[in-house]
Amino acid sequence: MTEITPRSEDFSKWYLDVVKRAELADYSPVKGCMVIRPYGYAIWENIQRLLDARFKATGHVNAYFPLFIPESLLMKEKDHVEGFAPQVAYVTRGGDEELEERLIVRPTSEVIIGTMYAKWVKSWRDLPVLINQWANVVRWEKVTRPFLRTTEFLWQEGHTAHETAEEAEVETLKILALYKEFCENELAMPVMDGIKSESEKFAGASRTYSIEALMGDGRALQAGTSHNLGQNFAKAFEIQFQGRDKTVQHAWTTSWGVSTRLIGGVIMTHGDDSGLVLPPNVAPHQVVIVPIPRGDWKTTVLPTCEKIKAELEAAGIRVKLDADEENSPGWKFAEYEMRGVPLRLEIGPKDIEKGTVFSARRDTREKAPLSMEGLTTTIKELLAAIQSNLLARARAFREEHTSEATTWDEFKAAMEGRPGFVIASWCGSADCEAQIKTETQATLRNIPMNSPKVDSPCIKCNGASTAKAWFAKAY
RNA sequence: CGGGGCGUAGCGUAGCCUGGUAACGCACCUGCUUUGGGAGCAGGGGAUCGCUGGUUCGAAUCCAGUCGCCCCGACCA
Repeated sequence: MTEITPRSEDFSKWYLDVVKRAELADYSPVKGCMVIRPYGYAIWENIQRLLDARFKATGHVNAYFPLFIPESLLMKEKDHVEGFAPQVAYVTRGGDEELEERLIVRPTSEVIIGTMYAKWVKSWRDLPVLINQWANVVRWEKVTRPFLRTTEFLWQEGHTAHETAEEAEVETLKILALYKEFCENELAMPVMDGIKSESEKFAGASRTYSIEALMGDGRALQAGTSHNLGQNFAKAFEIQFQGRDKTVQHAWTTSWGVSTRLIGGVIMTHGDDSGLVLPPNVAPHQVVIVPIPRGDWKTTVLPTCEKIKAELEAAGIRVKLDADEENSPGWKFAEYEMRGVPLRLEIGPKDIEKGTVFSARRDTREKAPLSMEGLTTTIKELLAAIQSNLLARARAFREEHTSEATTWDEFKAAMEGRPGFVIASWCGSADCEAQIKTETQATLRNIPMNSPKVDSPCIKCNGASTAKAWFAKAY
């Protein structure tokens, strides 16, 4: 009945089954474009709310820039064009008129935002500009998967402009740290923060930092990026200001984003053979109440259910009361487990007599009666316990699936199958990086922020190493 | 863009090899009995078999073309 392929049998199929059965998303008639269904969108709304509060708390404001961008703007930054042109969708007609200049549908907004910043920034007093936008973008992908890679996707993109290189770097790292904290505390998804190699950095950036998560099948997922764009875009778009020293200077800009891909990350970090397992902080319903319909339950049981629901909601807890008579309690148990609801409360005549409710945790599947006395407090504690247990579990999984290799043979052996992260010394050359990819399918995910001192030669060429990098097969 | 697979009721499939006018499970509708781990019985509605053309007395089935989707690779949040 569940129709969910076991994770161990075929992880990819399991993932697609969960997305579909839990009604997170569905395929649309447009190739590569998915419909985010209400249950999936509710997760996104929680992600938005929690992230947006963090952006505001760090001084950012929201704005909205247009979907369409004149093609000529894309052409202004050389590396940026090369990186994005192959994935761009074009608009050539409006109604029955052929357009004089083609428009691109934004794959990202650096160029349109850079153009506007050039108008707005005149003086050092105009800086910094700290703007974020919540938007959709389009990238013509050859291969798509729900949430992980779709032709159109939702994200936030922050774009900032600063007076100095130092300030831009501080901003870039501040956001990286913000993302990491968000992923770990809200999504219970541990991430490794670090810097990308030259070949993996954002098209047009001076430096790209990323957070990398490890999925349940041992593959890495880039969960967010923060780019220090240096003066590259400021020069291409003439974002100039007169400085404190009266000279005219180019601004220093950054951009950073996370997308609906995070939902895919949550699914693949916590899910199990029964379906989704959602961290309470982003779960659309943190608690589901299932009344047990016995005898005259509508007068004996239901009022208590409604009272508890009201009390929990008053305490800020998201509650679903499923008093639908069509489905049996057993059906509901299975259904809400499949949908990943963190905590289930069963309330029947026996519970009413005893002054208890029967609880079942999704993460550990532990079941226990809870006293109605102080129930709201108990449930708050339980949700917090589930949230931290999920993070601890995911951390333990990552540690079990992270190894260090000191020789090429060791590295290759470690990359067999679906291993997780492999830490190895690297000389910094793009050649070695490319060879590693060709021979093992593993890519350099990033070089962690607190990377230890290098004491061993490059895993590939045995030359002098510059850093210890984290490698993995990635999504 | 290479390799593979699939289009039959809302969903998942069988039937196709060996042509004879579409079947099963789930879902849905009605009624009754049920309900503490995906309820049971009875009755019922719903598909011109992706599309186009061809072969044939006759095509879901054979042939050709075409469109679309999924999976695995190379490229990417």
